[in-house]
Amino acid sequence: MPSRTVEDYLKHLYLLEKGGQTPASQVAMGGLAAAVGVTAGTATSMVKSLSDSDLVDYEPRAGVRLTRAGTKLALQVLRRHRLIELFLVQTLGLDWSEVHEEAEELEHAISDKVLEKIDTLLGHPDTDPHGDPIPPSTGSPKQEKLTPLNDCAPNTTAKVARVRDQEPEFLQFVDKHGLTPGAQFTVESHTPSADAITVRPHDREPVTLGSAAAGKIMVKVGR
Amino acid sequence: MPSRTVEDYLKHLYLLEKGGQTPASQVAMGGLAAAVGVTAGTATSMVKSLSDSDLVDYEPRAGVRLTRAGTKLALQVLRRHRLIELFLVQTLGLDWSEVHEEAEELEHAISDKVLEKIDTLLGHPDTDPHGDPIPPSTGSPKQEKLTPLNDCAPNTTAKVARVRDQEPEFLQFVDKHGLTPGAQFTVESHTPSADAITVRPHDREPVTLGSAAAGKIMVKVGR
DNA sequence: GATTTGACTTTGACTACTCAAAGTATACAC
DNA sequence: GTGTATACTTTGAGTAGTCAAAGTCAAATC
Ligand SMILES: [Mn+2]
Ligand SMILES: [Mn+2]
Ligand SMILES: [Mn+2]
Ligand SMILES: [Mn+2]
Repeated sequence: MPSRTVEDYLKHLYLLEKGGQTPASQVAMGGLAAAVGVTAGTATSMVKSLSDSDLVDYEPRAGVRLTRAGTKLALQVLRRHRLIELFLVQTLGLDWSEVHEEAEELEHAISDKVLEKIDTLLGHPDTDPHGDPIPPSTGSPKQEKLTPLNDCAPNTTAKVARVRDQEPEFLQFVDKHGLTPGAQFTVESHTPSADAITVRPHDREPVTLGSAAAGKIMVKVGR
Repeated sequence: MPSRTVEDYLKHLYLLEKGGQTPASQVAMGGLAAAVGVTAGTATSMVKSLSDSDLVDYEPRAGVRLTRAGTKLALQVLRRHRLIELFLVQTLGLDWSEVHEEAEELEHAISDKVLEKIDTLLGHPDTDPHGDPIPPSTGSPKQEKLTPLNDCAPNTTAKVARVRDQEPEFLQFVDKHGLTPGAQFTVESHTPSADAITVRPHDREPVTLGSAAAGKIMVKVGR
């Protein structure tokens, strides 16, 4: 049974591999250390031991990559994390801005049996409250092609699909302006030189976002 | 924040203090070590460090006792444990024989916020699936005076209040014969010399128990 | 009162994880 | 090409928790 620590390293490694939109061959130690919240030296020694367990491939000074076994474990942790998040929102009524932190602990404590009960209770959902895909119990999650809100032209009508940031303040802002996953909206204006995009959710007042914020909102263009 | 390990030591210490029906002044190291599942030497060194943190009073070779601060923490862990057990049975539909083990992990992972959501969802219950009292968020649980099934005379009518054993096999047996907390029954016969007691639950076939088993079932006499 | 026994404590060693600080390799600049 | 910055690795040390085995105390037995 992998420790809590190992599970977190693998999960963050997976997210970093996918995060860089390119095929993302190798992950740099620095990035991993920052993601897990340890010093670079700590990450180096942990990665060496993950490598000894064949959970990652490690080339000193080049980078780390999950093996097939490591990826499988990472996906199991991610599945637990995201199902728990949805459960906390749906069943216990927590706010979507606070469930990430809760799930960070619970993802290591829950058994397969409880997880499958939750999955059934929620009706086998395939995305979490932030629009992130919930990996199936075996295999990989399907990655939908999404557009950053950034790249939308004026008059486009689209639907929010995914919000790629766990900061409570950002999530609360998004919620307040009705841009949670599923929300439909129309782009009113887009001024790249002013770094601003204005959108009108179908049942709210228009809101203007800078590109840093707009880049975190992934949308699906269409009716 | 106390570690998972510290929480478990304190919780078991509390249960051992109350477990011995006498005022149970001091707990012996051996008993604590067995309860927590470590060697005696490990328990000794842990108890010394708990003593340094003023969570227990420790007299070498005499025994250990929780301080007020230690008792408070132990009760918080116990509250989490028992609310989680009830939640798992009530909301997720797990069997009462398997929730103890699950709660053993979850009791260390759940936040106060989630705990209070669960408490509210369940309607502020005061006993868990096994009939064990759920400590209130502050203060001590009220101890009801209960009789071991052992001590019931023939023709007594009583109600099961609490089942004091977490063994899945025993719990499944109890459930199968309809002796879960809340169940009414009548004592058909009691033969101390044969070490046996026969009871008839009001909606089941009679069942005969040895005194070891009957001693674990606590009842409330009367209709 | 001396001896045996069982419970307890101490010691030494190990695993897992962590950091600060010192050392090294690589890439980028000039 | 030499120099320097940056990222990375290594080293040394510390905390938390654990066990096996050796040592000690005290109560029970004789
Ligand atoms: Mn985590
Ligand atoms: Mn999420
Ligand atoms: Mn526990
Ligand atoms: Mn219980």
